[in-house]
Amino acid sequence: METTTVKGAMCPPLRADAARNRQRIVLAAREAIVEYGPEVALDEIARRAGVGNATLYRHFPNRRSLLLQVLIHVNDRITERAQQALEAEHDPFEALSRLVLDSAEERVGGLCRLLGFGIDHADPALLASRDRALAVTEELLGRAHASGQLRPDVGTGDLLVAVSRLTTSVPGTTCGDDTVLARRHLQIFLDGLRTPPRSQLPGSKTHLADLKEEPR
Amino acid sequence: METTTVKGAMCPPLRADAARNRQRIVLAAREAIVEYGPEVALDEIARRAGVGNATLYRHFPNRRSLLLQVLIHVNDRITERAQQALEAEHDPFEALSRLVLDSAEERVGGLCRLLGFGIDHADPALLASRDRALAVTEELLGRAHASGQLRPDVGTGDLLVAVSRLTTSVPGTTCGDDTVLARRHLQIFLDGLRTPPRSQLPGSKTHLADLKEEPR
Amino acid sequence: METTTVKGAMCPPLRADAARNRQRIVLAAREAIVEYGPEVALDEIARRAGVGNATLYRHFPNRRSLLLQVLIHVNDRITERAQQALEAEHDPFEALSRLVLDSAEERVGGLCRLLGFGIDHADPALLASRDRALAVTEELLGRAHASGQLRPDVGTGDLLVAVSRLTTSVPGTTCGDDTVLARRHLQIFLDGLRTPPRSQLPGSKTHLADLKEEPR
Amino acid sequence: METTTVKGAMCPPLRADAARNRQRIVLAAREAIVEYGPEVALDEIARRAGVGNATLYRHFPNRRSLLLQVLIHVNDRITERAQQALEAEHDPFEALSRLVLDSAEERVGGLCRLLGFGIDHADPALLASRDRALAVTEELLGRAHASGQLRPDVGTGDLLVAVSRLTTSVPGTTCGDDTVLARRHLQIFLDGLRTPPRSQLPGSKTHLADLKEEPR
DNA sequence: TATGAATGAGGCTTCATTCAT
DNA sequence: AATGAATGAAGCCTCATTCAT
Repeated sequence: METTTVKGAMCPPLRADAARNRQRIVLAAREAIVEYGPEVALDEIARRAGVGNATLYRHFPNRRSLLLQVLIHVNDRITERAQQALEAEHDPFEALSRLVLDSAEERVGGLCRLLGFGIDHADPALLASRDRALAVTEELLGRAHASGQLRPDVGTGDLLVAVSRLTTSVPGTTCGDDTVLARRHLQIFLDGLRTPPRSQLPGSKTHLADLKEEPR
Repeated sequence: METTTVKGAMCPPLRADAARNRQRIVLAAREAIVEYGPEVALDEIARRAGVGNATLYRHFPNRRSLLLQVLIHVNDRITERAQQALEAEHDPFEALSRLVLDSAEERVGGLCRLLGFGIDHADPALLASRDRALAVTEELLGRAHASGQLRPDVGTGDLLVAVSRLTTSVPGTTCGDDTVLARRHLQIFLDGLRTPPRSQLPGSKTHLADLKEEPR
Repeated sequence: METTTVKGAMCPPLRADAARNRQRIVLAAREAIVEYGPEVALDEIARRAGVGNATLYRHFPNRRSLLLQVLIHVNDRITERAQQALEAEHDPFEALSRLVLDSAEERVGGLCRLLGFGIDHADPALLASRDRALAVTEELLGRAHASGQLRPDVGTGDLLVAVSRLTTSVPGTTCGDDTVLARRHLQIFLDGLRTPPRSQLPGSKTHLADLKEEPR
Repeated sequence: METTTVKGAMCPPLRADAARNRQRIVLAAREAIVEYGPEVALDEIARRAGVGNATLYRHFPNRRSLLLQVLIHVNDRITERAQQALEAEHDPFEALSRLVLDSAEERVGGLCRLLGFGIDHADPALLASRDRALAVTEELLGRAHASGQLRPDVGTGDLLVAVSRLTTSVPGTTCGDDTVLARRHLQIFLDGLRTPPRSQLPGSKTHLADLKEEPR
């Protein structure tokens, strides 16, 4: 076990420089994935992080485990953003909007796409991170529902997956205009989320935990 | 005659069996891309199409040219869907909705993602196909605008890119629920497109031709 | 059996257009080999000959048999050149020189190199062609020996292999200067062949038939 | 220090085992080229060198760069031979003869043939190696000219290209007799190089630097 | 007969992962 | 712990050869 969770340091608390390396690798991975997609060469990630490739493997025994950490990292960033939104905005729908629009900055090329790379959905650290994100997201959604501004037939799954897809970066294109476009779409989507609902949705309210992966 | 008509008569009109193979390859490619993403092994596509790998290369000298044809194929399917929607639905916004929701069936994993693979944006056949799609899409949008049901600050680029992203499939997940989820998001998005606008959008009305690819 | 030998037409005497195709293929092959080396793609040869690839295979069931015919063709050209030299030049060493220098025009990239491609050395047509070349070459050598101008310790093998090597073309380089260079070398070599011998040669007089190929 | 010295210290001085592997690959390449020609499969070279194919690619990113190193290696061997000849033989023409005859051992299948494979003629390391070879070869030629034993109308280009061609191996044939034959031809060629010249040469004195490659 | 199309085997190259320093 | 090097498996693509029109 090698991670340091929110609840406390695990096993061998990791030397200072090792921890720094680990963090640099995760950040480099996130950037490289945004730029080249989730299939970017691991050597490239190592190069960007300024470490040898073997160092990357010491920290993450394979690609899956690295992607897992990137996913956790992004989850945590979203959690932060959501908390800030909760604190900063008094109006519940405004807070929700802020989270959604802020997500365009996180540009991870779609959380969803990472799911397709064999990431272990049952990983405890991922579940913990997801729970944290869910808790605050549900709080946001709950308040917005309660305020009567958010249509009642949408759940966290609806929100997060849609946001993820609408902010998918296209590898090989420069992001400049892309971010603007994403923000336009997110705003339109937010408008569709407001009450009164202008349509009836097919299916039913979706929660994030409902997503599951099939083995190939 | 050497021109490419809408139906696709090529230079030397292509032997019957060869044309059949070519079509099978494009269809297999579309499915494989939806399932595994645009980096799926070409050998895998050939296997699915039931042809030898070299046959694939005879028709498409490289991945780019195959992806290009897939893109054209999907464009054409969308054009068909849009034409059907125009003819079948009297109400302009209903017609637009139909096109958008139908797109969930096309599941190409996001047209946008294909753009990142070196596809030649200046290819005449692609431009022709895009123009056909644009023409009918603009007709749909124009009528919806004229009917006063569609917010005035959105263009074809907004619509098509968002639809493309919202219907992105996640490689490695089975599509069952995915399609339902996509339909929910598309419906919410449509609701956000209705008048009166519930917000002001950042940036400006986007048209498809505005999208461009940057060399790496 | 499909060849037409000097002794007379074999089996089905070959339709006129078929014979013409066959000839064009051999010539195209010779040129392509000079330009790209003996491993040039057979499709390229067919293209140059202006026939479909399958036509090439109808005449020559595999690469080896085509190379064999090229070899025979070149042998025959050399035989012709040698006969012309015999007839045109009264001085025996002059006749020999003429043959040798003329060989620079044949530029087959070294007959020798073709031997390395699995050509059947026992092929009757090749042997016949070689015998014809040998007969006239030996006649030339014999006269030169008899005239006292040619050192006595060289045989046809020495002559032909050396000439072949000195006229090897380098694929990918333009031949312009190359031919001049080859002529310089051939002339120097001829000078070394004159009496009186300026050295004693290692090994012994070599005849063409001594060359043999080892299976890989 | 980042310069390349005669002995070859590279940028980061290369780990001991890596340097050994690199050397083994070059040697295996030389042998394989002699045996099968310059188009021999790189996998075959790796197999002979006793390394994995990817190791070969780590050291030489493509065939061209490997061939370049082989060329440099052979150049350097020739330089060594020439220096030994200079030191060991007092008679200038004897020294020249020794170099020429020794070249039969190097059996690279003709340096010239390598030139046709896209090797970068402007590569600094190659130029340096060529300069070293030229320096000592010109010294040899110069002394022989000065001694009055070498015909005045030949230059280093004449000598080295002819030697290269006369020592071309035929892929697929075993070298035993081949070497003897090559020595016979080299000796005859040397005899043609002596004074007094027995003929006038076409063209003019050629220097190695005059050789150039044309793009296809 | 002549041809365009199809094919499998094989070469080139990359990359995730493991090994040795 | 960190690194550069090594490796085999797998993908891309070509080409000699065979097939179907």
